[in-house]
Amino acid sequence: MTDDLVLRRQVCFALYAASRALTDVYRPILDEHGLTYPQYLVLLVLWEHGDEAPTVSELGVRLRLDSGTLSPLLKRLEAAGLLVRTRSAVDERRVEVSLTAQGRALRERMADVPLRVARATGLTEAELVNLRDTLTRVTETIHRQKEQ
Amino acid sequence: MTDDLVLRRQVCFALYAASRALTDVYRPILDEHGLTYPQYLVLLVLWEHGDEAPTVSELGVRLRLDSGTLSPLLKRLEAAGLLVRTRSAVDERRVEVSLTAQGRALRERMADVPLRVARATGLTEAELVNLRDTLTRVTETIHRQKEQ
DNA sequence: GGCAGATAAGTTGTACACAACTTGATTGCG
DNA sequence: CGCAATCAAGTTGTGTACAACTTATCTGCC
Repeated sequence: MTDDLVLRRQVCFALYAASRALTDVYRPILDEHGLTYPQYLVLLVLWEHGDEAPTVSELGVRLRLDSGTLSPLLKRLEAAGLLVRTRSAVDERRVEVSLTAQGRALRERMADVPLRVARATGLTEAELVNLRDTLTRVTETIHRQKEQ
Repeated sequence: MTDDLVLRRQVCFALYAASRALTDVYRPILDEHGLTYPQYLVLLVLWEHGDEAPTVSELGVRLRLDSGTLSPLLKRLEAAGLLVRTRSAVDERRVEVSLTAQGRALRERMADVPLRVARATGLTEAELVNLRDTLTRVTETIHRQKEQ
């Protein structure tokens, strides 16, 4: 029974350690562009959205982050000149987030980031796909159970 | 090429999201004992060590956390009465961390935590073992490359 | 039309992470 | 021996995360 409490047996620790290790790989790469890892994730969503200008909430659903995290983070990205926050004319509670030209241009300059990071994991393409799918399944199972 | 920048394709995001989702599962369970997730990890190491009283650095190696994170965290666990920090008599730079009776007793009361959490992931035993080993491999590959 | 309840974003407070720095102790080398 | 380099822990500053709360707006229902 007590063996279950040994650190290296715990999936949770493996997940926690791997997540931080991978962030360590991103840090110097993103630092070249003055970005943190969550800031990069926000840009990924915006690049994907094209001209749609999602609201803060919509970003939150995609990234599973709340306004308490996103508000200051977006403020910093706005200060860096990468995006603009605009109150919606239709619903003044909403704030729409849109890329600036500078923010859009950054996409091309960071196109090689995923490959550089994937390489640092030391896993094959197939292993990466498998790992990603397992992780996505874990995340979705947890969130499904929480909604019940 | 640009498809690589789509959020759901990225292992990094899957890892980041899964790590936070799993922490969400721990939160209410650990909250019953007044602990946070990193605090629980520290206790796991101490329970494992028995009477050895590791130093702050040794805890850091196991958990891959530095003194900047551990110092305040350990101070909080000491304030909660779960452990004691003592300057080493042999080398006064070192601080040895040892459990109190209360800290040791907590182990029994939290023995069911891993099973409750594992269940929440919705994965089978075999899948969990496989996931853990893949993640451990990722973490180790990254750290090995960093040392070169 | 008017207001109770819901909703969106932001703020506040606590707790990690981590880089960079400080302080005090120890070690090794000339 | 003496002291420069190293090392351990702690501190400071920045940036997430997240709970709890505030403020402003909107929606539905009467």
